[in-house]
Amino acid sequence: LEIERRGAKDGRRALVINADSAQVYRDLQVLSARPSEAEMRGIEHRLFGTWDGAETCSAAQWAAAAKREIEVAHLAGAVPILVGGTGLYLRTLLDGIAPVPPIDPAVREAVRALPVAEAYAALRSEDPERAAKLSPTDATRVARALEVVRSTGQSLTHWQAVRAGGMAGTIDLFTLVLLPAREALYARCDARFARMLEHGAAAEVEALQARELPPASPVMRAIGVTEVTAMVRGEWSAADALARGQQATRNYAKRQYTWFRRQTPQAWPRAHENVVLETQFETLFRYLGLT
RNA sequence: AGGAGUGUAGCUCAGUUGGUAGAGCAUCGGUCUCCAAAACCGAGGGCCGUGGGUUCGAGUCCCUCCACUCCUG
Repeated sequence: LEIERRGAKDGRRALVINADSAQVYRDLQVLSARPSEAEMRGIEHRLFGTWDGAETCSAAQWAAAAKREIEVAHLAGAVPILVGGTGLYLRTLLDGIAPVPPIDPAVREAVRALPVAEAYAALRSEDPERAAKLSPTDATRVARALEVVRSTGQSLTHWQAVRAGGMAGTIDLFTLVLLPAREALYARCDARFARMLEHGAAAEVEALQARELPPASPVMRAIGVTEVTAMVRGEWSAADALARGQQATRNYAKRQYTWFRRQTPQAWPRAHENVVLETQFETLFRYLGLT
């Protein structure tokens, strides 16, 4: 809020770029807690609701789009502020990722149709080195390794020798990792999901279900889709849907917390208390000429 | 009041013919190279409602009491 008012005075503009893998989808307004027009307060927001739910936004796709937005912002003399909770997306943007060529859709479909056990068995014969590094039950990574070796003829390990596309070296980066007290974090998770149910989650999910998208697609896996769908269909009571949606939100927050605490560079400052936030941002924005 | 049943981990429950307790979920910790709001790994945690009895030994058998549930009145 302060950004807008004071930014105008100083002639520097800030804009917000989404770095959250669920908020990129148009279909998920309520369920991804995407900021409303009112909340944006006239500040430009990018990559929110940009992808259609029928599409799949990958980390590399997002990073490429974010990179463009950042470059455009810089040309306009604006300061981009990346906000969001998908660590892999941010890492890909900054450090790049293995330059694996696009996977043959037919190969991808075939691999993902396999039960984990079978996919792992196949991987053990087609890329034993990779298989040895993975848990036989890790469906996501086993499928990824298998589709890569089948589609490109090279092991994922081969491609991962290089990381391409990172822009960390080309920008001045100011970071802040939020690690709020657990109890307060969970209380916010609970309030967040309750708010979704009160603000149109049911209607949004019904519209989403009407599209009959593949159950495994990212939008269909968003937290709350399962819970609200069951509620709308009368399979779960509203109270059950609420409790389970809140639980799923808390579980996710825990994973996210661990990711940011452990996977980000130690040099990135951490904000452990909410109280510090305003001060941290204020200092940063002032430094950037935004306040 | 009478009858039946249940009381085991934070929650829901398993516990074989008596041999000092397990699972799922939760919690906590961790992994993370293109669907990551995904996928996966690990750990801690229980005077088995109470008191007594039988027994070498009781979550498991017997009795007392307490709590809760259902049925009958």
